[in-house]
Amino acid sequence: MAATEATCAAQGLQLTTTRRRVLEILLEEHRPLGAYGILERLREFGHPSQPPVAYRALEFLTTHGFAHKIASLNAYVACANPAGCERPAFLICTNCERVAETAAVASAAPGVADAARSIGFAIKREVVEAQGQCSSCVGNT
Amino acid sequence: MAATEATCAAQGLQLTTTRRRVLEILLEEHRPLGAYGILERLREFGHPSQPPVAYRALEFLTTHGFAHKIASLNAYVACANPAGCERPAFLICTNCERVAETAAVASAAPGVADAARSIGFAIKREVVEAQGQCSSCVGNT
DNA sequence: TCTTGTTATGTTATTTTATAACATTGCAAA
DNA sequence: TTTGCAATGTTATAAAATAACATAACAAGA
Repeated sequence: MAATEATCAAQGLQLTTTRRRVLEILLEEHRPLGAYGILERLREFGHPSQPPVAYRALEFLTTHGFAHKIASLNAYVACANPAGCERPAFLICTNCERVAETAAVASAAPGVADAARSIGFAIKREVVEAQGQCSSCVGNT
Repeated sequence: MAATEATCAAQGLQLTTTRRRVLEILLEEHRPLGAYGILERLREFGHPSQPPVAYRALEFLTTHGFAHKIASLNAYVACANPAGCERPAFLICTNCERVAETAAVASAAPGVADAARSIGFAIKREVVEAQGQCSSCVGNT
């Protein structure tokens, strides 16, 4: 949160009440939250809670790297490293639904980078979402 | 298509009319198609076209690896290599929306595998979707 | 001061994606 | 031949996302 505030101050970004509240909600949860889950939480705090409210805040947060969308879950998580987030990748536990964020070292998985080069495809961004079981859940299911 | 038929025969899977038709539709398209786009095509051919019809066929096709879901697009493509598809990864052109399928060599992107090991996370499946520009579109946008 | 441009918000309605639930059919094995 | 199972047909609804338009808040320039 402090890192996010610092970045916003440094870059002249407006961390408004709703945006801050949504980020706080994501930080409090330890698992990805859907936009409508976020809306529910906003409602509890008396915030306006029509869908665009959440989606706008999420767009701001994800655009600037303070939060990420998990495409395979249609859900959102706070960034684990807002100060220096690059090439985020996710480890999604299919049992407890918790998500760990890590950083991919290379710009593309081996094989994928080669394939891209060979057909002249220019990679801009890569979605890497591993699904499996976290240490607490291995063997449970 | 032939490969899919062979696999179904070998494994006792029922490639029924609707399932076959949906796969044909995906094969004809050269880009990912949403479930409702598929439904529209089915309708043109006089097939029943309620949402569950498409979703059931897609579930069958994706479960057995004859088609894939592109999570970051909420859309579906036919598998490019139904005979021996492993660790599919996708190169998605954000300009023309075409998708190339390739195979990731390792089970995880470098860094991700290490991170998983270090926290005891057991990776089962990995979603790798690179976004960028294909050779025809590089420089166009 | 005004007024203009910009950014953020509030709100209604709608679109797009996906699934729940339940009745029915067709077929093969007991 | 009836029992079980897999697939289908259909209605309804849930869940996720966006379009569209009105309003507010505020800073920069005339």
